[in-house]
Amino acid sequence: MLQVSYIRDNREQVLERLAVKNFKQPELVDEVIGLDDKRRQTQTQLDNVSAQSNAAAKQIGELMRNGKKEEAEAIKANTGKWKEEGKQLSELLGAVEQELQDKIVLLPNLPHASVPKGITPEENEVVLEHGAIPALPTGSLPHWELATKYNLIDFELGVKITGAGFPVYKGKGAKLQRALIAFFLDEAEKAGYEEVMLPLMVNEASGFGTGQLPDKEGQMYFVGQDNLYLIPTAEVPITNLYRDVILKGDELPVRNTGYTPCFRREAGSYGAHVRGLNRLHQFDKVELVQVVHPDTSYDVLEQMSAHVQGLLQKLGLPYRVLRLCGGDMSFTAALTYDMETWSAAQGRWLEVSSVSNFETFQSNRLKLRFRNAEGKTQLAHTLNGSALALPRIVATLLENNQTENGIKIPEVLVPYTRFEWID
RNA sequence: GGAGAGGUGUCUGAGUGGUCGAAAGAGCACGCCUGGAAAGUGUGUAUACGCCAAAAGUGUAUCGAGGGUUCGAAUCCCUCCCUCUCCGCCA
Repeated sequence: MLQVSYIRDNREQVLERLAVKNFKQPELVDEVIGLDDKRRQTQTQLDNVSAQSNAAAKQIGELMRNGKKEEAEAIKANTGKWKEEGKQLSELLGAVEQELQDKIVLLPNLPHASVPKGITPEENEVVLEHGAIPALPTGSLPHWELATKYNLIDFELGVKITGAGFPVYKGKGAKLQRALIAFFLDEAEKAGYEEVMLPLMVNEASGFGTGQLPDKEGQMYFVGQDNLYLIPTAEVPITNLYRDVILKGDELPVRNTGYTPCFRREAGSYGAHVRGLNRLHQFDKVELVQVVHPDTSYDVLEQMSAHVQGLLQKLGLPYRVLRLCGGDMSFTAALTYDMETWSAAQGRWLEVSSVSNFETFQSNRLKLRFRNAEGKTQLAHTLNGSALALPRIVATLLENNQTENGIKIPEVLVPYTRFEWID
């Protein structure tokens, strides 16, 4: 959520930045400013009325204590008017605040100056490519066929017990999942992140805090009986650990990592591009979250990007890094790097990580602040990134490393899998 | 799920209708004291929004959340959330 005071003071710039994100309702900016004017005006009026009646109440109290009942009664006669006025003003204020809130949450975050203008994924900027694209021998298979051939994943069993998009991992397939999770968590710990293990369901306030609600309501599974949402990413519970928190200056930066399953309804996704592990309703992911001083957030973003790239390099996967264009970026991000690995058998890039700086967009909703050098409270910057999402990593590992003798496990994973080949 | 108790500031904890943003203590910050430290001592120590060009200042709101009663609510009433104890159930 953008800060009203910022919008008020930087109207032109806000409109300019929103245009980069291809935002379709620029008129909301002026509506927000108008509502804020009205809000402030109404609050001033209400405060004045309250001050009057507070003073009168105090006076009545004193008179009563001194036994001057008649004089107290005389003042009481005036209070009805203020009460009525106050009631009306506070109802008006409530309505204006609600309307302001309803509009301001529709404004996406402002993109960073380096974000390219653009609408479609084709307009994303390729920052770098790393690693040679492997040439597979003829007869090589896509991962869903390899998964069946080596008895690693059973998609039909998942359909039977739950539904499409809920695969069952078996044998070395299951062990590979566990190995990747442990490897990613260990790497994060080495990089200074503290591990957390989290609830997989969150309440409405948490969904709002990180920006999933109200605009992406339909993408989360909802447990209506208890009003809880299944998390679409560990970002939600981790970042919400710091909701309504004022950190001491020396507590920054906060670095957390967590493994969780992620649940996504993915309504409206069908067809060949969601085949196999490409798009699932439940998948595993290790997430990184940082809460940092605003001055350092873009340096930290580069560090997180480097960390993710390091993982891909250790796994020996060819990848590229994209700087997302305005139109392809999420609602909440100011700058996002996507990491994609090359899926050799499918012949296309698969997104395996997304690293973003949200600046104060989340912290404003979360009321996540720190005490700055002047001793005043200030909104912190939040960042997060996947490091990494498992299914597409598994897909490319299986496809890219297939040989006539089986699938070779990357060396860094062998201590975790305790087998070198899937055969 | 049933019965009971309770939710006050960073913490402990007072406060059952008015002078309460809230006693007292601890903690923390700064100062004095000291060769240095401890002890002692003094001062300060919530957040948000508004008014003001800004600072100073000042107004309003906040004692789990929301509503109600009242001239006036931390205090009374209602609803919800949470914690604890006992019972039930249970990995």
